[in-house]
Formats: sequence, C-alpha cells, structure tokens
Amino acid sequence: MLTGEGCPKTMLSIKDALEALEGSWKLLILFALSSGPKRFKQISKEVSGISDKVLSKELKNLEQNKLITREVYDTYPPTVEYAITAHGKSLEKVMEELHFWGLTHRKEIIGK
Amino acid sequence: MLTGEGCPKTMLSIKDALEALEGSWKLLILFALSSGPKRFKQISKEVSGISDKVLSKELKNLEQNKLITREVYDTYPPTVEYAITAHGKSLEKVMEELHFWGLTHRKEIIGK
DNA sequence: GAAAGCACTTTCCGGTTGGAAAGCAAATGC
DNA sequence: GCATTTGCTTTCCAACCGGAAAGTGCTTTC
Repeated sequence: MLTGEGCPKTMLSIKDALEALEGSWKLLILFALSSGPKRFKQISKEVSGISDKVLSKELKNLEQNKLITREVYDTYPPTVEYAITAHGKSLEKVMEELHFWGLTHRKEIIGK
Repeated sequence: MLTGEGCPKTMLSIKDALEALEGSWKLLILFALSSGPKRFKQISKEVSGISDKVLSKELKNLEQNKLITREVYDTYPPTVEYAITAHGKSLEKVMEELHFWGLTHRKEIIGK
C-alpha cells in the first residue's frame, strides 16, 4: 500500500518518474519502439502529430535517461536506429495500465 | 493513415490517458488525496512546490475529468474538501507502477 | 477596530515551448 | 548533373505557462 498521511518518499519517486516522462510524447515514442527498433521517419509516422524538432529533442532526452539506444550505421542516406532498453521495457506495465485506464476514461468522459 | 504495424488504437487510448493527466501535478494531487479527503491548504502543503494558482487550476481540471469531487461547507472561514472519486482511485495501479519505476529509475540514473 | 485565516482569483510579466519551414551533407538513382 | 532521401538542426515567431504578489468576501479572534 502506498497510503499513509506522510508519504513524501513515495511522492518523491513518483515525481522522479513523472519528470523522466514529462510531456505526452515520451511514452508514445517508447510504445512505438516496444514493438521493435525503428528509424526516425518511421517513428515520426507512427507517433502522429509530432514534429521533427520535438521528436529529435525527445529522442535525445530518452537516450540520456537510458530508456532507448541510438545506433548509427554509415550508409547511403544516413540510417539511425532507435531501440528500447531493458530499463525502457520496464515501463511496459505503466503503459499497459495507462492503456486500460485510457479506455475506461474515454467511456467515462469523452464517449459520454 | 493507419499502419497495420503498430497498434494505433492502443496508442490512442494511451494518448487519452496522458492528456487527462498532463503535467506532473495531477497525479501528485491524486496521490495526496488517495489517503483521504483534504482541504486546499493541506494539499498545497503536501504537494510541495505547487503554487496556489496552479493548484486551483489543476483541481478544476481534475473535477471536470471526474477524478475528484469538490464539496463546499459554508462555515466561518470557508471549508472546501476535495476527495478522490472511484474513477480517480482506478489510477492507483498506475501510481503504484510509477512509484516502483521511479525507484529503479533513480537507482539507474540519478543515484548513479 | 484591527488583524488574520480561508480558498481562491487576478494581474503582471518573463521564460519556455512548439509549429512551420528551410537548411545541410553525402550518396545514390536517373 | 540534378533531384532525392535521411536525420537531423536552425530560425522565426506566436502562444502558453507559471511564479510572485496582491486582492476579495466573509468571519472569527484579539
């Protein structure tokens, strides 16, 4: 149980998590990568609405937080592959929970 | 264009969830309320760093999304109590997962 | 009568964010 | 030779965010 009048420690770790996942793009990018490594353009297609600039920034941030890896192959037109790390994979439970919650939330509020 | 590859429907519901929880305050406020109804000042104390203005705005948003309720008692100095709803409670799993993930993340990155 | 407490709301204002669009380097393909 | 592709980066610029601080309406306490 996470409850308790004074539970600032739990609060802190939630805060840590939220900081690392700030913005709504990061989890979506991770989700896209959870089905296999992808290239820049491919991600930008799957995560609809994101601009190149923002995607680039988010990818850097995710790499810094060791949630993804970046591999460059020096080929014809540049090939860069992004893959999710084990640490990133450990967010799958969170994504799953968010997914289910999102469904009920849509029923509750949006599809009302 | 919907690619058959990923899972755009899942992505959509995750997006819905993330939109409802946008910013890093909402989950923290919900967490504070998960241990029982609280008043404005009390929440502002527990969620350290939040300003009155933002707290007020977030509370309104949470109420609109039916994650909390607001009850006003007309007493001496005004008493307003916020409580988490069943729908809000259903986010506890997400919070729990975030909590655990935050702990390992801190080990992985911050406390390195 | 003065001060203080509660739950906000409002105003001011600087900083950050993010979209659109263009640039870039190098190697193919035509 | 020329356009094209890829994975970014840069610039411009408007919108939004959020902190600080003061105001509000009412009431109790000193």
